[in-house]
Amino acid sequence: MVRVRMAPSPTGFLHIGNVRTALFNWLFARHHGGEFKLRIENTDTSREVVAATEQIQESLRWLGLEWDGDVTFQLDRMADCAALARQLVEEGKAYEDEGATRFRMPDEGVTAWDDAVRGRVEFPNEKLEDLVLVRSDGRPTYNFASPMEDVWDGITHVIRGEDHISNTPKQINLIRAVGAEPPRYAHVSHVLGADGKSLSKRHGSVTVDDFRHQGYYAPALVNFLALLGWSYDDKTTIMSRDELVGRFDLERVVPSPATFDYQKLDWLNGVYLRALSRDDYAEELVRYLRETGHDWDEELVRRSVPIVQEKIERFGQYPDFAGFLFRDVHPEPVLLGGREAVVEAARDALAEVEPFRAEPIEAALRGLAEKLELSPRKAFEPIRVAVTGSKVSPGLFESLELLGKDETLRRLTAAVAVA
RNA sequence: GGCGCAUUCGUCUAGUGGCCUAGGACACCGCCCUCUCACGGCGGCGGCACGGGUUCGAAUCCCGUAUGCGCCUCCA
Repeated sequence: MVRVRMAPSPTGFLHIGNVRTALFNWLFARHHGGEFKLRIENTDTSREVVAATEQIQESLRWLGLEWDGDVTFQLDRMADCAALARQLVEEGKAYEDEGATRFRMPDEGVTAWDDAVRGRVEFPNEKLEDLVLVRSDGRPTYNFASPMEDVWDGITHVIRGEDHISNTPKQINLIRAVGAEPPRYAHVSHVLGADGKSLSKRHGSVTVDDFRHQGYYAPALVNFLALLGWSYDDKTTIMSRDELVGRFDLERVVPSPATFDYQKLDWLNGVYLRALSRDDYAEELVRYLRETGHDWDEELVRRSVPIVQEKIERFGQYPDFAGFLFRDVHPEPVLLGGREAVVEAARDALAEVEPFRAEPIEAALRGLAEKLELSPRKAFEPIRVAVTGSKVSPGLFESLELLGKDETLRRLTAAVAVA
């Protein structure tokens, strides 16, 4: 039975690179019908740790990466680690050194393993320094606690970041010293930012929370992340969660680092959003707006779905794109391009439209353009600006219908007055 | 500095010795569609880091160089 774990340190919010590692673990576990455990590598119990721990779980939940069983904490195994350290000292495998306990690494030969992503990796043992197991204050170190917990938890595959490669030979020797069999290791590469540096808090939007607030859709983010360092074949990009689970395997994970490409994520997110049913889209959009503090008329938000779904690729773009439906606009006079006369004529023409629906509105405005001997493009621009405040907006006729006759006429009048 | 890992279009990748005059996707450019934007359609630009081997034949195997990254903490 396959059992893997995600073992983040609760020093901050869940970082997108670690999320990708978590996803690989989760996919691997689900693919093999195994278990995915969540273990917090805490060494203290400060308030920040509690908050980060909560945040990590919330992020995983949002992404749909459910873990199996209870969350475990490294701190809870302090006593076990201490006891094991004493035993290793008694067996002569470790020794006291300035109050700390150190493990004797072998001096000759090599320590090697067959990495599921990189193939055989080996380190000359003479380069391995004796590892501190327990600090002089009694707390176990990460390099002691983590591999021991892997043993105690029956972890079969350790899928983690490549920054742990150098730790691996030490952990393998430790695991063998306690008479256990090392798990299979898979070291996945890092995720880099657009500048080629490892993604971190200093590089903009990198926590799961940030993606959520920018209006990304979790299934799209999962699909995108899965493709960072893994591929199914030479042409498949869009894959559902189930397809990902069915197809994922470590053999196809590449060892080289991947740069996070926001443009591709945006495109993929757009693909997902466009594929949603009207109702599902509305649900997600309403929830997003509520979460980000936009207290807008839900009914109107829902009615706007047909005119925005094809147009934006992130929910985060909605406030800018469709906000004119919910708040007054103040068009820059310069944007009207000196076509106040058109705006005024449009107001008069629209005043006659009844019912105030997209079709008759379109007929009226196209008729107006023809009468003024203007191309639709030229004629509609100042109207669009006057009503939406921008040269870019959802379809004009549908927008006017949603806005309503009174408000439309009011805005057209106001624009003429300002200009 | 030592040890380790990595290196195919700008980006993500396919490729495991002949199928490769290197395929796909995003981005970019052009055209079409069109009320703006977007979607969609069509076309285009663009890459095996470098140098040696091995082989009838190398993006694919070996060695070296360069570059990037990681670790070298009583951090995780």
